[in-house]
Amino acid sequence: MLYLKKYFTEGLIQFTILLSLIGVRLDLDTYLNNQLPPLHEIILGPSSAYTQTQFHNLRNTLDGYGIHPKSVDLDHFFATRRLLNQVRSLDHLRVPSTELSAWLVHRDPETVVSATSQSGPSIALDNGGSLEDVNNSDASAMRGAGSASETTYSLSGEDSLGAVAPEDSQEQGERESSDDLSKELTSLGAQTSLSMQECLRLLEATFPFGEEPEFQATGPTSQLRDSTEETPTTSQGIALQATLSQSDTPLDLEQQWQDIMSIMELQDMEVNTAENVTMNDDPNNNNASTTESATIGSFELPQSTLINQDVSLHQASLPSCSQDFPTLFNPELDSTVGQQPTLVRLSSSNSSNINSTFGATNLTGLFLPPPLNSTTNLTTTPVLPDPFSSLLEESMLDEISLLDLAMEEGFSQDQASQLKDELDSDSGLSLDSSHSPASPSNSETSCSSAASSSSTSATFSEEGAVGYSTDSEAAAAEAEEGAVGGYQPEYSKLCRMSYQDPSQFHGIPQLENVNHNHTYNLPLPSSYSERSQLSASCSKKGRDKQMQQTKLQPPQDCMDRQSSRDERRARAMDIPFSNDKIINLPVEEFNELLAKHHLNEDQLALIRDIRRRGKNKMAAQNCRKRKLDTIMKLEQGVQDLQREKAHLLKEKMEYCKCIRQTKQKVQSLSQELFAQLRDEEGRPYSASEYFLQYGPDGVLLMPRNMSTEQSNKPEKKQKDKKK
DNA sequence: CCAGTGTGTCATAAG
DNA sequence: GCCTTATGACACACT
Repeated sequence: MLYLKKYFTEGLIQFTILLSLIGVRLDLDTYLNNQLPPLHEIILGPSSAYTQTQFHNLRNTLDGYGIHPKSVDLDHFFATRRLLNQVRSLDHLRVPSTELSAWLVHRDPETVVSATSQSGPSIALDNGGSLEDVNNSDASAMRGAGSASETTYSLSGEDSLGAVAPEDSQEQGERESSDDLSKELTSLGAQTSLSMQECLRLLEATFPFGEEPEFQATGPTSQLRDSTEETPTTSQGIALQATLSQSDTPLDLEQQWQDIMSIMELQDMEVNTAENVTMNDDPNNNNASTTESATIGSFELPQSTLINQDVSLHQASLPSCSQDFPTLFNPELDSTVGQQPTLVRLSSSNSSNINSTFGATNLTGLFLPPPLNSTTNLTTTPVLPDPFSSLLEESMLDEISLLDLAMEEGFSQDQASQLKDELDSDSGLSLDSSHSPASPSNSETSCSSAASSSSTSATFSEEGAVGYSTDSEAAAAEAEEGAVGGYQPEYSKLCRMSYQDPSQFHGIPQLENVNHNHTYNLPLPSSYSERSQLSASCSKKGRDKQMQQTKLQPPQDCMDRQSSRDERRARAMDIPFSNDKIINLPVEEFNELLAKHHLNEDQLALIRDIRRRGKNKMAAQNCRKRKLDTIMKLEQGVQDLQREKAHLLKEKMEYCKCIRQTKQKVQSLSQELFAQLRDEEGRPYSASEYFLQYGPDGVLLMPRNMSTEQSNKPEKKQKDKKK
């Protein structure tokens, strides 16, 4: 991390100097003399710009601590972890855990206001206000940058994005982060009223030439650096240096831009896992730096800038992009970074495209290059075909798909319903199953109501009272003792009574006072479902109907049929107590009960079987209820994870938007930088003839007619201002 | 008649 | 070793 942070630090220092120099070149005396913001904010910002994920919280709750190996929760745990992993794998999102706080540390609304109100190349990323303000500020910034461009850089499409969840605190935090960044950049640009010489001295003091350890790049980078070191006074370089002292600074600034861009892309890298690295399989993508440079090169100038009316930096940088662009980062970083330009590729040359893409529900257009509908592209594309087009487009697909997914799951207005649909389709489970009328969960609430009836004697109590306390059992047993011989007349009523109706439980003092055993939410009484089934069967077979028609009490055979087999057996064996007692009495009391009565072996065996089966029946009901509960919990977990996934995708979109805005500012500054370059005769360089190349030794003004191979050679026009 | 569901029961393992 | 609980498997009734 120190290694990475060093890159951040160095790059950001360069960024600071870069912006300062731009302020000098543009003579932005009107800039606010804001105090230089602490660099650690910039350093921490990109690396901490992502909202802290809540996965760790999920882990805390799901890591299985305290789950008994036999517990059904263990299944829940594993299933939930699996689902969580699946959800994680659905996206490449890897959200570092500390980013957001750093972004939220400093916010200076005044600075933001000033940044947006100031003209000039202030990198006003403020979107804390209305998005229209953002657009206005963007446009004003562009125009104020000395560019007469009519390109508005309209981001009106962000309205839709911003409107996704305007009340979202997270988004607010991100906006604040943008405010901070805006402030930082504005301050950086504003605090520089230094002269060019001062800036150069500052640069030299900060980065003694050839002493930048972060530039220990391999391959073309080192070659280029070495070559430039060895030939600082090549003919071209001398000529330009002698005449263009001011242009040197911007050239170097562009190299700083490159650093910044790399940092930003590294920020993207944090969002995306290395899985996307495999997308850099394009043959043109020799190394990550090529793609990285392609990002820079993808900046398209506004149609009417001060210097470049026809040529865009996009094409200008192409010759060096494919192979020769040195990288400031190590290959492994670059390999990941290289994919990022697709995510944040700017397309400012056509505001309508941006508008359309943002306004549309399809976000893919956001990162797709605009069609060749701008004159800049039309005039130069044939000359300088973009070698990264295919690469970018290919690598874009992944992000596009992700973004589409984000739109579907994170931004859709029907998100809730959609998530529900997905849940239903994915889980393959139905919550309805748990609401079955016959499910124990429902019956549990009325398990005792079966033993009571509004039309039934209050003293009646049939077996199936589960979990009754010993106190209530006494009364219940008393009633049951009599019920064994006398409950038959009431039985049909009991059978017809809906055991799901808890209201029937009220008003029965004996049953209201019973203490229920709520283990597993109080299973259905043992004979309850049987009774219900038997009642249904009896009714279904027309017996109830017959009884109602005949106004007769239920016949004995129906009653017997309603009774469970064990009940019938108990009656057949003349068992002197109820099955309820047999089943639910504690073992001591049960043994006492058996001791009180002189029972033969058959009776004792039957009683023990009744007890065993009765307990097992309740256990089975509990077990099934737990299964249902587990399924419900899993479904809820899936819903939660889907919500979290949508939230994370939305977060990702927000950060992409922020990065895109920042890159847009970078683009404008690059344009300004190029516009400020003057040759020995004081004329601006034509973008059709020159382009800016970023290298470890600074920004180089390269002639376009130079081949890619030549760009690596030390003979290239060295516009690097001496550090 | 068949499939799905709910329930009871048995066997078994584990506490 | 007994009792209780949990659970898979099976059968049966019912829709």
